[in-house]
Amino acid sequence: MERTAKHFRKRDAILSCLRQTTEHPSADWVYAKLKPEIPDLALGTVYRNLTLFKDQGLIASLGTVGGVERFDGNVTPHVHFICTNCHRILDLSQIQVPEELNASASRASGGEVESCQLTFRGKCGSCKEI
Amino acid sequence: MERTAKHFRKRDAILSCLRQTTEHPSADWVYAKLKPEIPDLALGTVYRNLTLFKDQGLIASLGTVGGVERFDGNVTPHVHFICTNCHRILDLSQIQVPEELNASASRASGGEVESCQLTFRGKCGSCKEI
DNA sequence: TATCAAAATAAGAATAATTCCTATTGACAA
DNA sequence: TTGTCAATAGGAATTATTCTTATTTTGATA
Repeated sequence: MERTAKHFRKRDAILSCLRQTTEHPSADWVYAKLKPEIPDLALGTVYRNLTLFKDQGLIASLGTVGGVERFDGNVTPHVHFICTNCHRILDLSQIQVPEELNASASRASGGEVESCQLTFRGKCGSCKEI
Repeated sequence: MERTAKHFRKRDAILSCLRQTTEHPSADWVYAKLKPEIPDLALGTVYRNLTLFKDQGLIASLGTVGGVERFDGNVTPHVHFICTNCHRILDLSQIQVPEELNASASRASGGEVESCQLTFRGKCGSCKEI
């Protein structure tokens, strides 16, 4: 079947939403964001499509933060900072994970490394002052 | 109040359980493990104490894997490998995260880095053959 | 045009992990 | 013994997520 704007309107909206923000959103955040412009959007649709995109490698999961799964529309490998207080997630694009670590990890684990995630946690700029 | 063996029997058992295994268990795993020797142990007690230990820094959370939170009784910083297939978690104690990254992360984030987590994902030795 | 099949979806039920609430128990001190 | 306070059991409640079913949308075809 041909991809038609209207037919895939919701699916595309969900993907665009993720790609346009730097918020590292949850399913619920995406739902709340899109609901005003797409009033008949269902939360289940957001979940279903996020899972779909994840399986296709179009988006990445950052794991759950404060009990809620967070996603990233930016699939190029990069480092994150997660605020343990307000749960904000920042990209630390300046920091690189040394490339050779992947090979060491494969060797050390006896398995096959497919991805690598470096995450710092602490209080963000706003929260550390409180 | 003084720590009494019997009074804190369950609490201590939960902590020991975590410290004695390299399984990086879930709350449910700990519960199932201890239930035979402590028949009147409740799952809620396991959750409550794990949260308590986590807040005290006695154990660490590795985040959720396959929808379930996993814990680590070894709080010395080390690297993990998580099998995306069987959800096994391995320690890669050989690999070190360069110490100076913490400072860079503080600088880059504008916040206060408290911990750092490096995780590799892929198929473990057993699962990659299937 | 009328009909068809397949993909996408809505709505809400179901599930599963986790937290919360209340009554009970164990330990110690007065 | 009694008071009280921490620790706990048990189960209810909550919450995020997944599943099910019926409906809608679409393009294709008769």
